[in-house]
Amino acid sequence: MTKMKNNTVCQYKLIASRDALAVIQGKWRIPIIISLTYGNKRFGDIQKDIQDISPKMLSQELKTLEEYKIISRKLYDSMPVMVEYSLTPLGLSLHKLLDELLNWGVHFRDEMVGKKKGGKTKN
Amino acid sequence: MTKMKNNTVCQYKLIASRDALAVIQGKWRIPIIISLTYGNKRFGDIQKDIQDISPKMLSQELKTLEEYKIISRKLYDSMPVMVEYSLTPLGLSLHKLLDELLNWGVHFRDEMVGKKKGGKTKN
DNA sequence: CCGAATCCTGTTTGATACTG
DNA sequence: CAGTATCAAACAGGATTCGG
Repeated sequence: MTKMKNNTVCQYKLIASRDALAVIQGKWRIPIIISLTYGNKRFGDIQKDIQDISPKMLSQELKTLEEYKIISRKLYDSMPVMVEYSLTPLGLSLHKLLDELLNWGVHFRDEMVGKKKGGKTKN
Repeated sequence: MTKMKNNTVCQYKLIASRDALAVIQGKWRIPIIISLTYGNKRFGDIQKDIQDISPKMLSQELKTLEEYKIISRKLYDSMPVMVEYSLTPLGLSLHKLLDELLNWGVHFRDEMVGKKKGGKTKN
């Protein structure tokens, strides 16, 4: 990549970022993945972590993440039924990215508190 | 943080991730920031990098990113008018996060090409 | 307990044309 | 060149109800 022109590199990166964004985009996917980094969990457990998610969204996003091979779903045929979700190796490979995201989130908040003015509060 | 319980840490991380996501969420913000890492650019230059963005979305997202202090806007009062966008220090501080995002995007694509099956193509 | 199915709403995004 | 304005489409998200 060292010999490529800036514009070519930029295009390459734009594509890579889109691939990544397609997977983790949305309000709930990152939170769900974070919740699952603390061990395998059941539907209700995740709901407890992310209190403002509706069952519909949780169900829907779990399904999508499963299609992307980020998480896996294990059904125990007990009574009542029990389902356990966990991160796949691909899901685990997000860990460094998540770390940076969290670091930056904290950094951003510090900056905003320091300056206090302007910026979007967005709820 | 070493002494905190898993659940507390999880909640803490969920909040940090939301702070970060509020800023970089959306289809266009990351691409715009990536485009600007290759030097200060004008409106039309960014449009050339991101070919499928509409002027409306570009304008709107630039405005939002400016409010978040991620980028800054400089108006040169020439004829015709010229505007230059650049990353602020806060915007530059996203660089490690972006790197990880790109790395993961490439990794993800490799995985998907290897397996080939399932997964969402999404378009 | 763990969801699926349905219906409904508001926000996001987009296409296109237009302006200083 | 650097955007606005307008209108339409798409999608995310919520409320509620139902089933194994």
